[in-house]
Amino acid sequence: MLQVNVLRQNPEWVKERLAVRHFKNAGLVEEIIALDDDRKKLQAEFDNTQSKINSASKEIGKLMAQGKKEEVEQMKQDVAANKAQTTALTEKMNATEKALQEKLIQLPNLPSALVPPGKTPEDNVVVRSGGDDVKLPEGALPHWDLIKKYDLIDFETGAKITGSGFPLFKGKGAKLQRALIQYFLDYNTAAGYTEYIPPFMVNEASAYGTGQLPDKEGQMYHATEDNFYLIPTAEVPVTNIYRDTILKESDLPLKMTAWSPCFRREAGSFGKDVRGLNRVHQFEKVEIIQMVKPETSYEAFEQMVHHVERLVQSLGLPYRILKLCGGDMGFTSALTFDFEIYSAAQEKWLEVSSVSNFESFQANRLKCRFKDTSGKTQLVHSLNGSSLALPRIMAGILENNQTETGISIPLVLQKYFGAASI
RNA sequence: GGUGAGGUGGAUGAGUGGCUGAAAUCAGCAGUUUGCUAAACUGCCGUACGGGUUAAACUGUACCGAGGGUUCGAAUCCCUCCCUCACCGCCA
Repeated sequence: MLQVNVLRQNPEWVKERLAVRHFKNAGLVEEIIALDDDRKKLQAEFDNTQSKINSASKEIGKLMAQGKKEEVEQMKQDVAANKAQTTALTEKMNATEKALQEKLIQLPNLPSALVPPGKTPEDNVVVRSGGDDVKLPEGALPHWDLIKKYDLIDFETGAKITGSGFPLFKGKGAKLQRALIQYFLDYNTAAGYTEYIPPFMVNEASAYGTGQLPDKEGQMYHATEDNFYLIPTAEVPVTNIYRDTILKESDLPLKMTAWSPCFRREAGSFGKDVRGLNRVHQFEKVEIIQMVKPETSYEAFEQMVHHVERLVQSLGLPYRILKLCGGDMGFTSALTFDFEIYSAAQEKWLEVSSVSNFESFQANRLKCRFKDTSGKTQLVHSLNGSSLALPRIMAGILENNQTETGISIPLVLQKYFGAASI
Protein backbone atom coordinates (compact mmCIF):
# COMPACT_ATOMS: atom_id res chain seq x y z
CA MET A 1 0.00 0.00 0.00
CA LEU A 2 1.31 3.41 -0.91
CA GLN A 3 1.52 6.14 1.67
CA VAL A 4 -0.99 8.92 1.20
CA ASN A 5 1.75 11.42 1.85
CA VAL A 6 3.61 10.27 -1.22
CA LEU A 7 0.53 10.99 -3.32
CA ARG A 8 0.02 14.35 -1.69
CA GLN A 9 3.59 15.47 -2.17
CA ASN A 10 3.86 14.62 -5.81
CA PRO A 11 0.66 13.48 -7.50
CA GLU A 12 1.94 14.08 -11.02
CA TRP A 13 5.04 11.99 -10.50
CA VAL A 14 2.92 9.22 -8.99
CA LYS A 15 0.73 9.21 -12.08
CA GLU A 16 3.77 9.06 -14.32
CA ARG A 17 5.03 6.06 -12.44
CA LEU A 18 1.65 4.36 -12.60
CA ALA A 19 1.62 4.88 -16.34
CA VAL A 20 4.73 2.70 -16.60
CA ARG A 21 2.54 -0.11 -15.38
CA HIS A 22 -0.22 0.83 -17.80
CA PHE A 23 -2.38 1.41 -14.80
CA LYS A 24 -5.62 2.82 -16.10
CA ASN A 25 -7.34 4.30 -13.11
CA ALA A 26 -4.93 7.14 -12.36
CA GLY A 27 -7.87 9.29 -11.30
CA LEU A 28 -7.70 7.41 -8.03
CA VAL A 29 -4.79 9.59 -7.03
CA GLU A 30 -6.94 12.74 -6.91
CA GLU A 31 -9.83 10.88 -5.34
CA ILE A 32 -7.61 9.66 -2.58
CA ILE A 33 -6.17 13.07 -1.89
CA ALA A 34 -9.68 14.54 -1.76
CA LEU A 35 -10.82 11.87 0.65
CA ASP A 36 -7.77 12.46 2.78
CA ASP A 37 -8.65 16.16 2.92
CA ASP A 38 -12.13 15.24 4.09
CA ARG A 39 -10.68 12.94 6.64
CA LYS A 40 -8.50 15.67 8.08
CA LYS A 41 -11.35 18.13 8.31
CA LEU A 42 -13.62 15.63 9.99
CA GLN A 43 -10.95 14.68 12.43
CA ALA A 44 -10.26 18.29 13.37
CA GLU A 45 -13.97 18.80 13.99
CA PHE A 46 -14.22 15.63 15.99
CA ASP A 47 -11.17 16.45 18.08
CA ASN A 48 -12.58 19.86 18.95
CA THR A 49 -15.92 18.52 20.03
CA GLN A 50 -14.42 15.67 21.96
CA SER A 51 -12.09 18.09 23.67
CA LYS A 52 -15.13 20.04 24.90
CA ILE A 53 -16.69 16.87 26.22
CA ASN A 54 -13.54 15.91 28.02
CA SER A 55 -13.10 19.20 29.78
CA ALA A 56 -16.77 19.34 30.70
CA SER A 57 -16.53 15.88 32.18
CA LYS A 58 -13.62 16.93 34.32
CA GLU A 59 -15.52 19.98 35.43
CA ILE A 60 -18.51 17.85 36.35
CA GLY A 61 -16.30 15.71 38.52
CA LYS A 62 -15.19 18.75 40.47
CA LEU A 63 -18.68 20.18 40.82
CA MET A 64 -19.99 16.83 42.03
CA ALA A 65 -17.37 16.84 44.74
CA GLN A 66 -18.66 20.25 45.82
CA GLY A 67 -22.24 19.04 45.69
CA LYS A 68 -23.40 21.57 43.09
CA LYS A 69 -26.16 19.45 41.61
CA GLU A 70 -28.00 22.02 39.46
CA GLU A 71 -24.91 23.16 37.62
CA VAL A 72 -24.01 19.58 36.94
CA GLU A 73 -27.40 18.91 35.37
CA GLN A 74 -26.97 21.88 33.05
CA MET A 75 -23.56 20.70 31.97
CA LYS A 76 -24.75 17.21 31.34
CA GLN A 77 -27.19 18.55 28.81
CA ASP A 78 -24.44 20.46 27.02
CA VAL A 79 -22.36 17.35 26.87
CA ALA A 80 -25.24 15.35 25.47
CA ALA A 81 -25.53 17.82 22.58
CA ASN A 82 -21.82 17.56 21.87
CA LYS A 83 -21.98 13.85 22.12
CA ALA A 84 -24.64 13.60 19.46
CA GLN A 85 -22.28 15.55 17.28
CA THR A 86 -19.30 13.29 17.86
CA THR A 87 -21.41 10.23 17.12
CA ALA A 88 -22.41 11.70 13.77
CA LEU A 89 -18.83 12.73 13.06
CA THR A 90 -17.50 9.30 13.92
CA GLU A 91 -19.83 7.73 11.44
CA LYS A 92 -18.76 10.11 8.72
CA MET A 93 -15.13 9.58 9.59
CA ASN A 94 -15.43 5.83 9.45
CA ALA A 95 -17.15 6.00 6.10
CA THR A 96 -14.50 8.34 4.74
CA GLU A 97 -11.67 6.26 6.05
CA LYS A 98 -13.17 3.13 4.62
CA ALA A 99 -13.58 4.73 1.21
CA LEU A 100 -10.03 6.02 1.39
CA GLN A 101 -8.70 2.64 2.32
CA GLU A 102 -10.61 0.92 -0.45
CA LYS A 103 -9.18 3.23 -3.04
CA LEU A 104 -5.68 3.23 -1.66
CA ILE A 105 -5.59 -0.52 -1.80
CA GLN A 106 -6.31 -0.45 -5.50
CA LEU A 107 -3.13 1.43 -6.27
CA PRO A 108 -0.22 -0.83 -7.18
CA ASN A 109 3.32 -0.10 -6.14
CA LEU A 110 5.22 2.50 -8.12
CA PRO A 111 7.77 0.97 -10.48
CA SER A 112 11.30 2.03 -9.76
CA ALA A 113 13.18 4.09 -12.35
CA LEU A 114 14.99 0.91 -13.41
CA VAL A 115 11.83 -0.73 -14.72
CA PRO A 116 11.77 -0.92 -18.51
CA PRO A 117 8.68 0.19 -20.40
CA GLY A 118 6.45 -2.42 -21.94
CA LYS A 119 3.22 -4.21 -21.54
CA THR A 120 3.62 -7.95 -21.98
CA PRO A 121 6.15 -10.65 -21.09
CA GLU A 122 7.68 -10.12 -24.55
CA ASP A 123 8.79 -6.69 -23.38
CA ASN A 124 10.83 -8.04 -20.49
CA VAL A 125 14.51 -7.38 -20.81
CA VAL A 126 17.12 -10.10 -20.57
CA VAL A 127 19.68 -8.86 -18.08
CA ARG A 128 22.09 -11.71 -18.62
CA SER A 129 22.16 -15.39 -19.17
CA GLY A 130 24.53 -18.20 -18.35
CA GLY A 131 24.96 -21.84 -17.54
CA ASP A 132 26.01 -24.73 -19.64
CA ASP A 133 24.76 -25.46 -23.10
CA VAL A 134 22.84 -28.64 -23.03
CA LYS A 135 23.30 -31.41 -25.52
CA LEU A 136 20.52 -33.87 -25.08
CA PRO A 137 20.87 -37.46 -26.19
CA GLU A 138 18.86 -38.88 -29.04
CA GLY A 139 15.22 -39.37 -28.03
CA ALA A 140 15.42 -37.09 -25.00
CA LEU A 141 12.27 -37.07 -22.90
CA PRO A 142 10.36 -34.32 -21.16
CA HIS A 143 10.37 -34.62 -17.37
CA TRP A 144 6.90 -36.14 -17.12
CA ASP A 145 8.14 -39.11 -19.10
CA LEU A 146 11.38 -39.33 -17.13
CA ILE A 147 9.36 -39.27 -13.94
CA LYS A 148 7.45 -42.31 -15.16
CA LYS A 149 10.51 -44.05 -16.46
CA TYR A 150 12.37 -43.82 -13.17
CA ASP A 151 9.27 -43.93 -10.98
CA LEU A 152 9.97 -40.64 -9.22
CA ILE A 153 6.56 -39.05 -8.92
CA ASP A 154 3.13 -40.64 -9.12
CA PHE A 155 0.70 -38.01 -10.35
CA GLU A 156 -2.18 -40.43 -10.77
CA THR A 157 -2.10 -41.65 -7.21
CA GLY A 158 -1.67 -38.08 -6.00
CA ALA A 159 -4.83 -37.26 -7.91
CA LYS A 160 -6.57 -40.22 -6.34
CA ILE A 161 -5.57 -39.20 -2.84
CA THR A 162 -6.38 -35.54 -3.28
CA GLY A 163 -6.87 -34.26 -6.79
CA SER A 164 -4.89 -33.35 -9.87
CA GLY A 165 -1.94 -31.12 -9.20
CA PHE A 166 -1.03 -32.82 -5.94
CA PRO A 167 2.03 -34.85 -6.80
CA LEU A 168 3.04 -37.91 -4.84
CA PHE A 169 6.83 -37.99 -4.68
CA LYS A 170 8.28 -41.41 -4.40
CA GLY A 171 11.59 -43.14 -3.78
CA LYS A 172 14.46 -41.31 -5.46
CA GLY A 173 12.07 -38.56 -6.53
CA ALA A 174 11.25 -37.83 -2.91
CA LYS A 175 14.89 -38.02 -1.98
CA LEU A 176 15.98 -35.68 -4.73
CA GLN A 177 13.37 -33.21 -3.55
CA ARG A 178 14.70 -33.43 0.00
CA ALA A 179 18.27 -33.09 -1.20
CA LEU A 180 17.42 -29.92 -3.07
CA ILE A 181 15.67 -28.37 -0.10
CA GLN A 182 18.52 -29.19 2.19
CA TYR A 183 21.08 -27.83 -0.23
CA PHE A 184 19.16 -24.59 -0.75
CA LEU A 185 18.74 -23.99 2.96
CA ASP A 186 22.38 -24.69 3.71
CA TYR A 187 23.37 -22.34 0.93
CA ASN A 188 21.12 -19.60 2.27
CA THR A 189 22.09 -19.92 5.91
CA ALA A 190 25.76 -19.86 4.90
CA ALA A 191 25.02 -16.45 3.38
CA GLY A 192 23.67 -15.18 6.69
CA TYR A 193 19.97 -15.91 6.33
CA THR A 194 18.24 -17.15 9.46
CA GLU A 195 16.29 -20.31 8.87
CA TYR A 196 12.62 -20.57 9.74
CA ILE A 197 9.93 -23.18 9.40
CA PRO A 198 6.75 -21.15 9.59
CA PRO A 199 3.13 -22.14 10.07
CA PHE A 200 1.68 -23.33 6.78
CA MET A 201 -1.67 -21.75 7.44
CA VAL A 202 -2.21 -18.11 8.26
CA ASN A 203 -5.06 -16.05 9.62
CA GLU A 204 -6.81 -13.24 7.85
CA ALA A 205 -4.67 -10.49 9.30
CA SER A 206 -1.52 -12.09 7.96
CA ALA A 207 -3.01 -12.74 4.54
CA TYR A 208 -4.00 -9.11 4.47
CA GLY A 209 -0.58 -7.97 5.69
CA THR A 210 1.26 -9.35 2.69
CA GLY A 211 -1.48 -8.43 0.24
CA GLN A 212 -3.04 -11.82 -0.54
CA LEU A 213 -6.28 -10.40 0.78
CA PRO A 214 -8.53 -8.87 -0.18
CA ASP A 215 -8.02 -9.21 -3.92
CA LYS A 216 -6.34 -12.59 -4.34
CA GLU A 217 -8.80 -14.42 -2.18
CA GLY A 218 -9.67 -17.01 -4.82
CA GLN A 219 -6.09 -18.09 -5.28
CA MET A 220 -5.69 -19.45 -1.79
CA TYR A 221 -7.14 -22.53 -0.20
CA HIS A 222 -9.35 -21.47 2.64
CA ALA A 223 -10.14 -23.52 5.73
CA THR A 224 -13.45 -21.84 6.44
CA GLU A 225 -14.21 -23.53 9.73
CA ASP A 226 -11.25 -21.81 11.35
CA ASN A 227 -10.86 -19.04 8.81
CA PHE A 228 -7.28 -19.96 8.01
CA TYR A 229 -5.63 -19.81 4.63
CA LEU A 230 -3.09 -22.30 3.33
CA ILE A 231 -0.02 -20.32 2.42
CA PRO A 232 0.71 -19.75 -1.26
CA THR A 233 4.35 -19.03 -0.35
CA ALA A 234 6.49 -18.85 2.79
CA GLU A 235 6.70 -15.14 2.16
CA VAL A 236 3.31 -14.75 3.83
CA PRO A 237 4.02 -16.19 7.28
CA VAL A 238 7.67 -15.14 7.38
CA THR A 239 7.08 -11.54 6.40
CA ASN A 240 4.29 -11.37 8.95
CA ILE A 241 6.78 -12.10 11.71
CA TYR A 242 7.40 -8.38 11.58
CA ARG A 243 3.82 -7.20 11.24
CA ASP A 244 3.11 -4.31 13.60
CA THR A 245 6.60 -3.95 14.89
CA ILE A 246 9.07 -1.15 15.34
CA LEU A 247 12.61 -2.35 14.94
CA LYS A 248 15.83 -0.76 16.02
CA GLU A 249 18.04 0.49 13.25
CA SER A 250 20.70 -1.92 14.47
CA ASP A 251 18.32 -4.84 13.86
CA LEU A 252 18.56 -4.20 10.14
CA PRO A 253 19.12 -5.80 7.76
CA LEU A 254 17.03 -8.83 8.67
CA LYS A 255 17.69 -11.82 6.47
CA MET A 256 15.42 -14.83 6.63
CA THR A 257 15.03 -18.04 4.72
CA ALA A 258 12.29 -20.62 4.94
CA TRP A 259 11.30 -23.83 3.29
CA SER A 260 7.58 -24.47 2.96
CA PRO A 261 5.03 -26.21 0.87
CA CYS A 262 3.00 -23.74 -1.18
CA PHE A 263 -0.65 -24.19 -1.96
CA ARG A 264 -2.21 -22.50 -4.94
CA ARG A 265 -5.63 -23.05 -6.35
CA GLU A 266 -4.55 -21.74 -9.75
CA ALA A 267 -8.19 -21.19 -10.46
CA GLY A 268 -8.70 -20.37 -14.09
CA SER A 269 -5.47 -21.76 -15.48
CA PHE A 270 -6.35 -24.66 -17.71
CA GLY A 271 -4.76 -26.55 -20.50
CA LYS A 272 -1.44 -25.06 -21.40
CA ASP A 273 1.67 -25.50 -19.37
CA VAL A 274 0.07 -27.72 -16.78
CA ARG A 275 1.80 -30.95 -17.69
CA GLY A 276 4.00 -32.66 -15.17
CA LEU A 277 5.58 -30.28 -12.70
CA ASN A 278 5.06 -27.14 -14.71
CA ARG A 279 2.05 -26.08 -12.70
CA VAL A 280 0.76 -27.83 -9.60
CA HIS A 281 -1.48 -26.99 -6.66
CA GLN A 282 1.02 -28.04 -4.05
CA PHE A 283 4.72 -27.52 -4.42
CA GLU A 284 7.67 -26.67 -2.27
CA LYS A 285 9.88 -23.69 -2.27
CA VAL A 286 12.72 -22.17 -0.32
CA GLU A 287 12.30 -18.47 0.08
CA ILE A 288 14.65 -15.66 1.05
CA ILE A 289 13.39 -12.46 2.58
CA GLN A 290 15.09 -9.27 3.69
CA MET A 291 13.97 -6.25 5.65
CA VAL A 292 16.38 -3.39 5.19
CA LYS A 293 16.90 0.32 5.56
CA PRO A 294 15.36 2.21 2.64
CA GLU A 295 18.65 3.57 1.36
CA THR A 296 20.15 0.10 1.06
CA SER A 297 17.29 -1.78 -0.57
CA TYR A 298 18.64 -1.71 -4.10
CA GLU A 299 21.99 -2.86 -2.86
CA ALA A 300 20.21 -5.71 -1.09
CA PHE A 301 18.30 -6.42 -4.27
CA GLU A 302 21.52 -6.82 -6.26
CA GLN A 303 22.92 -8.99 -3.54
CA MET A 304 19.88 -11.26 -3.63
CA VAL A 305 19.95 -11.52 -7.40
CA HIS A 306 23.58 -12.59 -7.30
CA HIS A 307 22.85 -14.98 -4.50
CA VAL A 308 20.16 -16.73 -6.52
CA GLU A 309 22.22 -16.59 -9.66
CA ARG A 310 25.13 -18.41 -8.07
CA LEU A 311 22.73 -21.01 -6.77
CA VAL A 312 21.30 -21.65 -10.21
CA GLN A 313 24.80 -21.75 -11.65
CA SER A 314 25.89 -24.30 -9.10
CA LEU A 315 23.25 -26.66 -10.42
CA GLY A 316 24.67 -26.32 -13.90
CA LEU A 317 21.40 -25.28 -15.45
CA PRO A 318 21.18 -22.91 -18.40
CA TYR A 319 19.45 -19.80 -17.19
CA ARG A 320 18.56 -16.26 -17.97
CA ILE A 321 17.61 -13.32 -15.81
CA LEU A 322 14.78 -11.09 -16.93
CA LYS A 323 14.04 -7.61 -15.79
CA LEU A 324 10.27 -7.41 -15.80
CA CYS A 325 8.69 -4.56 -17.69
CA GLY A 326 6.09 -2.25 -16.17
CA GLY A 327 3.15 -4.17 -17.54
CA ASP A 328 4.32 -7.59 -16.36
CA MET A 329 5.30 -6.74 -12.81
CA GLY A 330 3.44 -7.92 -9.76
CA PHE A 331 1.09 -5.54 -8.01
CA THR A 332 3.25 -5.02 -4.95
CA SER A 333 6.64 -4.84 -6.57
CA ALA A 334 8.82 -1.86 -7.45
CA LEU A 335 11.36 -3.94 -9.30
CA THR A 336 11.38 -7.62 -10.19
CA PHE A 337 13.94 -9.90 -11.78
CA ASP A 338 12.72 -13.30 -12.87
CA PHE A 339 15.00 -16.29 -13.17
CA GLU A 340 14.24 -18.81 -15.85
CA ILE A 341 15.96 -22.05 -16.63
CA TYR A 342 15.91 -23.56 -20.06
CA SER A 343 14.25 -26.88 -20.50
CA ALA A 344 15.84 -28.31 -23.60
CA ALA A 345 13.43 -31.20 -23.74
CA GLN A 346 10.38 -28.96 -23.64
CA GLU A 347 12.19 -26.23 -25.56
CA LYS A 348 10.85 -23.78 -23.13
CA TRP A 349 11.94 -21.36 -20.40
CA LEU A 350 10.66 -22.18 -16.94
CA GLU A 351 10.44 -19.60 -14.19
CA VAL A 352 12.21 -20.80 -11.06
CA SER A 353 12.66 -17.64 -9.07
CA SER A 354 11.48 -14.12 -8.84
CA VAL A 355 13.34 -11.54 -6.83
CA SER A 356 11.47 -8.37 -5.93
CA ASN A 357 12.03 -5.15 -4.10
CA PHE A 358 8.79 -3.94 -2.57
CA GLU A 359 10.36 -0.81 -1.18
CA SER A 360 7.97 0.39 1.53
CA PHE A 361 4.80 -0.85 -0.16
CA GLN A 362 4.52 -4.06 1.78
CA ALA A 363 5.94 -2.57 4.98
CA ASN A 364 3.26 0.10 4.96
CA ARG A 365 0.52 -2.44 4.96
CA LEU A 366 2.40 -4.59 7.41
CA LYS A 367 3.28 -1.65 9.65
CA CYS A 368 6.85 -2.73 9.89
CA ARG A 369 8.95 0.24 10.85
CA PHE A 370 12.25 1.07 12.44
CA LYS A 371 13.58 3.90 14.51
CA ASP A 372 16.44 5.62 12.78
CA THR A 373 19.37 7.19 14.60
CA SER A 374 17.64 10.56 14.76
CA GLY A 375 14.75 8.88 16.57
CA LYS A 376 12.34 9.12 13.67
CA THR A 377 10.15 6.15 12.85
CA GLN A 378 10.12 5.12 9.22
CA LEU A 379 9.02 2.18 7.13
CA VAL A 380 11.51 -0.53 6.27
CA HIS A 381 11.99 -1.77 2.75
CA SER A 382 11.21 -5.42 2.17
CA LEU A 383 12.47 -7.78 -0.49
CA ASN A 384 12.00 -11.38 -1.30
CA GLY A 385 12.98 -14.03 -3.73
CA SER A 386 12.80 -17.74 -4.25
CA SER A 387 15.90 -19.77 -3.81
CA LEU A 388 14.43 -21.78 -5.32
CA ALA A 389 11.08 -23.16 -6.40
CA LEU A 390 11.41 -26.92 -6.42
CA PRO A 391 9.20 -28.38 -9.15
CA ARG A 392 10.64 -26.63 -12.14
CA ILE A 393 14.16 -26.97 -10.84
CA MET A 394 13.57 -30.66 -10.56
CA ALA A 395 12.06 -30.72 -14.03
CA GLY A 396 15.11 -28.88 -15.33
CA ILE A 397 17.58 -31.18 -13.64
CA LEU A 398 15.81 -34.29 -14.89
CA GLU A 399 15.53 -33.09 -18.45
CA ASN A 400 18.89 -31.45 -18.88
CA ASN A 401 20.88 -34.13 -17.11
CA GLN A 402 19.37 -37.16 -18.75
CA THR A 403 21.67 -39.63 -20.39
CA GLU A 404 21.04 -42.94 -22.08
CA THR A 405 21.74 -44.75 -18.84
CA GLY A 406 20.05 -42.51 -16.32
CA ILE A 407 20.05 -39.03 -14.87
CA SER A 408 23.21 -37.53 -13.49
CA ILE A 409 22.94 -35.58 -10.28
CA PRO A 410 24.68 -32.18 -10.10
CA LEU A 411 27.86 -32.36 -8.07
CA VAL A 412 26.67 -30.00 -5.33
CA LEU A 413 23.68 -32.23 -4.66
CA GLN A 414 25.48 -35.53 -4.54
CA LYS A 415 26.37 -35.39 -0.88
CA TYR A 416 22.73 -34.70 -0.06
CA PHE A 417 21.33 -37.21 -2.49
CA GLY A 418 23.83 -39.89 -1.68
CA ALA A 419 24.51 -40.93 -5.25
CA ALA A 420 25.86 -39.51 -8.48
CA SER A 421 22.96 -40.55 -10.63
CA ILE A 422 19.48 -41.95 -10.80
C1' G B 1 -13.22 -30.53 23.85
C1' G B 2 -13.83 -29.43 29.58
C1' U B 3 -12.44 -26.47 33.91
C1' G B 4 -9.75 -22.53 36.10
C1' A B 5 -6.48 -18.12 35.87
C1' G B 6 -4.95 -14.24 32.99
C1' G B 7 -4.02 -10.50 28.76
C1' U B 8 -1.52 -2.91 30.98
C1' G B 9 4.30 0.78 27.64
C1' G B 10 10.94 -2.87 25.25
C1' A B 11 10.60 -6.21 29.97
C1' U B 12 8.77 -7.02 35.05
C1' G B 13 4.51 -5.07 37.30
C1' A B 14 0.90 -1.41 40.15
C1' G B 15 -3.61 0.41 39.15
C1' U B 16 -11.54 -1.70 40.49
C1' G B 17 -15.08 4.80 37.89
C1' G B 18 -12.75 11.38 37.59
C1' C B 19 -6.25 13.56 40.53
C1' U B 20 -3.86 7.68 35.17
C1' G B 21 -1.27 7.97 28.78
C1' A B 22 -0.82 5.23 32.87
C1' A B 23 3.13 4.33 39.62
C1' A B 24 7.54 1.68 40.54
C1' U B 25 11.64 -1.22 38.99
C1' C B 26 14.79 -3.05 35.08
C1' A B 27 16.64 -2.43 30.27
C1' G B 28 17.81 1.68 26.66
C1' C B 29 19.57 6.85 25.44
C1' A B 30 22.07 11.60 26.93
C1' G B 31 24.88 13.97 30.69
C1' U B 32 27.63 14.65 35.64
C1' U B 33 31.15 12.33 38.82
C1' U B 34 35.39 8.73 38.59
C1' G B 35 42.55 7.10 36.59
C1' C B 36 39.86 2.56 33.58
C1' U B 37 35.82 -0.92 34.34
C1' A B 38 31.98 -0.77 37.63
C1' A B 39 28.95 2.08 40.71
C1' A B 40 26.32 6.57 42.06
C1' C B 41 23.52 10.79 40.55
C1' U B 42 20.48 13.92 36.92
C1' G B 43 17.44 14.18 32.66
C1' C B 44 15.03 11.69 28.56
C1' C B 45 12.65 7.31 27.19
C1' G B 46 4.99 4.37 23.60
C1' U B 47 2.14 4.65 18.98
C1' A B 48 -1.23 6.80 15.42
C1' C B 49 -3.89 10.88 13.26
C1' G B 50 -4.36 16.32 13.40
C1' G B 51 -2.80 21.68 14.58
C1' G B 52 1.82 24.32 14.97
C1' U B 53 7.20 25.24 13.46
C1' U B 54 12.47 26.04 8.48
C1' A B 55 13.07 22.26 12.23
C1' A B 56 11.89 22.00 17.20
C1' A B 57 9.25 23.64 21.36
C1' C B 58 4.28 23.50 22.19
C1' U B 59 -0.64 21.57 21.51
C1' G B 60 -5.70 18.53 20.37
C1' U B 61 -7.69 13.57 19.90
C1' A B 62 -7.49 8.33 20.15
C1' C B 63 -5.23 3.86 21.94
C1' C B 64 -4.16 -0.46 28.61
C1' G B 65 -5.83 -8.15 23.65
C1' A B 66 -10.19 -6.98 19.69
C1' G B 67 -15.17 -5.30 19.03
C1' G B 68 -19.65 -3.52 21.21
C1' G B 69 -22.39 -1.47 25.64
C1' U B 70 -23.40 1.34 30.47
C1' U B 71 -21.91 6.47 32.27
C1' C B 72 -21.40 13.50 32.19
C1' G B 73 -16.71 10.55 32.64
C1' A B 74 -13.98 3.65 31.63
C1' A B 75 -7.48 0.49 31.86
C1' U B 76 -11.17 0.07 35.88
C1' C B 77 -18.31 -2.00 35.34
C1' C B 78 -21.32 -5.26 31.57
C1' C B 79 -21.59 -8.40 26.87
C1' U B 80 -19.27 -11.01 22.70
C1' C B 81 -14.94 -12.73 20.47
C1' C B 82 -9.59 -13.77 20.19
C1' C B 83 -5.18 -15.22 22.48
C1' U B 84 -1.88 -17.03 26.55
C1' C B 85 -0.99 -20.10 30.80
C1' A B 86 -2.31 -24.32 34.18
C1' C B 87 -4.87 -28.89 34.99
C1' C B 88 -8.05 -32.79 32.81
C1' G B 89 -9.60 -35.52 28.30
C1' C B 90 -7.93 -36.95 23.38
C1' C B 91 -3.75 -37.48 20.30
C1' A B 92 1.44 -37.36 16.45
